Parts: sequence; structure tokens; C-alpha cells
Amino acid sequence: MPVILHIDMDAFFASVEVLRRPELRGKPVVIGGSGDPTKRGVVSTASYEARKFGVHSAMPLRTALKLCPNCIFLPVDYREYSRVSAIIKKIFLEFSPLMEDVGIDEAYLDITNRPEAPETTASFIKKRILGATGLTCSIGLAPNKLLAKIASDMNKPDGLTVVGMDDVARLIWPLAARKLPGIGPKTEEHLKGLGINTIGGVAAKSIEWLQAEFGQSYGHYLYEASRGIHESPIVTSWEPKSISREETYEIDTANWQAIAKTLAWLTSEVVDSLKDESCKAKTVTVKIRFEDFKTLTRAKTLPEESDSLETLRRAAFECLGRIRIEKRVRLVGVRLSSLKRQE
DNA sequence: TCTGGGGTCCTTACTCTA
DNA sequence: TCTGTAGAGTAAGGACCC
Repeated sequence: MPVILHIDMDAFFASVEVLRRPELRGKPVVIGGSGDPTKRGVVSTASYEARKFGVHSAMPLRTALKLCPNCIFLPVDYREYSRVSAIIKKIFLEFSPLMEDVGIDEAYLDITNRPEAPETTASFIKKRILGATGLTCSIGLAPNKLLAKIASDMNKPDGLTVVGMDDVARLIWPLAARKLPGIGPKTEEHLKGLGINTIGGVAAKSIEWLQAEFGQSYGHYLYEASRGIHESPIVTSWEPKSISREETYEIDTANWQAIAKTLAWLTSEVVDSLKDESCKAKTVTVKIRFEDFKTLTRAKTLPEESDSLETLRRAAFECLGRIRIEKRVRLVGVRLSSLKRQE
């Protein structure tokens, strides 16, 4: 049986800010957007003190300000978080080469081949991270990635939770359906409409029923995942599949010149990233989100891959030309996909 | 009244070609 | 030659993740 850890840093962005500014310790801190809660943006991370006011990730900053006028709002500083993240990832690799990077503040680690007891390895990792960075993390220990992920969330912050296949009915089934990775707000509502509120409620259904309700592929996933069954391997290397940039206006605009200027700028940004990755792209997609949040995309696939700003910008403008701007626009985006790495 | 940005993957529809 | 279809590629939208 494999031994998998899911390691998740506690309130990562907020905790890194507290390290830099110790006077923030114990205070409600909210990281998001430009750091100005009167402007457009959402919460990336709220400290545990801020969460007591009901502030949570993905919430509009303006809502967070209403809930917690005394919260300290700070801008997102990806460079600093990436620097700390690199230190943490290096520590993981001291314990196993089988590390799957899943975002700036979490990773899976396959420690099946460690000589000591798995709980001991997990404790060592927590101590190493705390010693090297001053930060705490929560770890889930399980026979697969899915259960490890659910487990790491069960005793936050600074937790260590072990879940075996024998524990699924007792520990996992009582949890809200939403706690199962892959069940988001839409599926949660769909399930509630069917009278299903917990992971156990999903597990009580037959595979035929789930597939009829949610489709072949997703129904199959729900059937297995709700039983703690998951056989996806640790993926240690990753190639980008698409590169995108988008921008939301502070004030919605119907000015075509302004939209065109934004599109040209975003395209040059995204082509810079493409070149940084030594890639060429074959498909260009333009995204327009209107003031009512209705979102349209138009795509153009080129005869062959390109990294020429001129070529990709022309394709982007061709896509924009296929969108009728009849309402004010709040967001413009450009995505490059069908990428090919240069030799 | 609000609802970011950067990704992945899936479904469905359509078109072209063997 | 005609017709039907399988499959690939493309396009658009949506759900989900951090």
C-alpha cells in the first residue's frame, strides 16, 4: 500500500506577511488584489483571526471590508511567497524524490520507501519547515492522494491526520459533500437538490445512478472518490498546456480603443511568457467578460505554431473582431494553447 | 451590490476527411 | 459513384482548483 502525504501550508500568504512584519501577529490580516479593499479584487488568503469575522478566500475585498473594517489589508506579493515556497519544496525533496508540486503552498509526497514510520516522517517534515521558515503546515497521511488531501484539511492549522482505507466510513463519510475534491459550488447545490449533503450520501448511491445524474466520467469519479478509491500517480514533472493573461478594469468600459489597447498589451505580455518557457503556440483565444458577467471566448488556430508577437497579435485581433461589443466590458483576456516546446 | 487571475479538464457541437 | 459514418481537429462554454 502506498504512503502518500499531502502537505498544505497554513494561511500561507498571510503567514509569510506576518513573518516579515511581526507586529501583525495575532491580528486579522487579509491578503488580496492590490491591497486596497475599496478597489476590485478578491481575498487570496485570510489569517485565522480574520476568518473569525467570516472572511474567506475568493470573497470580494469590498465584502471583506464590510465584514471586518479593522482587518489589515495587504497586496499579494507573489515574488516573496514564491521565494519561501522554493525553500519548502526543497525540504520536501530531502524526504523523497517523488514530490508532486500542486501550487505555491502545497504538495504531495510519496514516502512509501522511507525506513521510519510514516507519522515520524511527517513530524520530521513539520519540524524542518518550522525551523527553516518559522511557518506551520498541516499534513494528511493516507494510501492515496485523494484521502491525503481530505485528511490535511481535517485538523488545521498545524495538524497531522492519518486516514486509512478502514477509516473512510467513520471519518470521511460524515463530511460535507463539498469536502470531496472535485465537488464545487455547482455540484454541491445539485446534490443538495437530490437530498445529498455528505460524502457518505454520495457513497450510498449506485454507480448507475451517479452516472445517469452526473455523466459517465464524473459519475464514475464520484462513485470511487466517495469510497476513498483513487489511483492517480504522483506526477513529478509538468509541462505548461496554456499560458494566459487577463485584466479586469477598475471601471467597466465600452470604449473600443481602450479594449484594443488592453488586448495588444496582454498579448505582448503573454508572448513574453511564452518565450520565457521556450514554447510556441498554435491556438489564440480571446476572452471578453461583460458588465453582467456574461463571458464570451473566440479562438483561432494557426496553420502552424508561432512565437511571433506580430502573428499572435493579428490572430487575437481577428478573434476580438468576432465579438460584438454591445455592453460595457469588465475583463479582457488572452490565452495561448496547443503549445510546443522548442528543442 | 458583488463576483481576481492563472491554470486544468470535461462536454458538446460542428466541420472536414478518409 | 453514392452514402453513411468514424475520428480528428477545432470551437465554445463551464466546473473546478489554488
